[in-house]
Amino acid sequence: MRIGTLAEASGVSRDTLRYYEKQGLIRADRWPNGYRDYPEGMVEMVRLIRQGQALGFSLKEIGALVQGLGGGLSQGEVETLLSGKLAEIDARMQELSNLRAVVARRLAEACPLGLDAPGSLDPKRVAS
Amino acid sequence: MRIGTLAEASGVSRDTLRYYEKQGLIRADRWPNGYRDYPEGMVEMVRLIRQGQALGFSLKEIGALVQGLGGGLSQGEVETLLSGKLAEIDARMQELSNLRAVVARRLAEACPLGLDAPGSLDPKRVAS
DNA sequence: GTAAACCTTGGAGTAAGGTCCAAGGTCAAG
DNA sequence: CTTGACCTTGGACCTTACTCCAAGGTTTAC
Repeated sequence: MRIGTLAEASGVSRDTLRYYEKQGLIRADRWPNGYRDYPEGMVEMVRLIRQGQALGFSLKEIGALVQGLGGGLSQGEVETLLSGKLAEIDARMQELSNLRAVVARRLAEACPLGLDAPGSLDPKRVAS
Repeated sequence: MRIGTLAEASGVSRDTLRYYEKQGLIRADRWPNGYRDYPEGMVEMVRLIRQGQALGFSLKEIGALVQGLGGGLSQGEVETLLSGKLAEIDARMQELSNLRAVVARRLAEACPLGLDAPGSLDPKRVAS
């Protein structure tokens, strides 16, 4: 699979794919002519990267997870990284749930998130 | 409340607060000497901004919500904005839940998120 | 009254994550 | 054998969200 095909299939630009490679997030085999050759699974890989980004993880963080053992980390290090990331995800979901409550309450009141209602911004008062 | 006090109370730098003001996210009264004067509630306001950012929303998006009616939007526009944001939050929570499943599965297998296990990156195969 | 600790503005610099462009090589179709 | 659609590299440029600095005004403490 050449870079244009992967770009179309995964929805990111060629330039971005080359950028990810330079940052060490993905890698590609090469044809004798120098063209990059990606395996099928790379489409899902790239989607996972985008998903992680959309959720607030940096390329560096994603790269550390993605490279894992291949990137010179020991089994134990990878486990630590993964369970740490799991805890982060759980914390993020909790925060998102709190934020949802704040926004939902504001929507119920049909007013913005400004300072007009003192104390109303405190998640403790609205979270489940 | 002067800028230094707010900075300390909210955990962001003075420079960042002045930047948020320039971007229209927050506003401040002024003392006759030109010093900024913030109300108490601004601490929670700034925390909300940081929380939104940590969850992947841009300052521009947060600003649109935060300004709301004060920023010249109608009641209806604010409601649209808020319910749209609510849907986004829900989608984000769903994605986060999928990502959690991928990471949890990888942790159970004690291996990284690479391409070594074909098909294993597809959330459909691991999500609840 | 002067030093320290605040505050002001404007503008430059930084890091992350791309995005665009120029110059040139490759390859299939007509 | 040229045209057009691919691909390569290197480097410049862009946006977002800060961060730092210089030059200067204000306030508090001794």
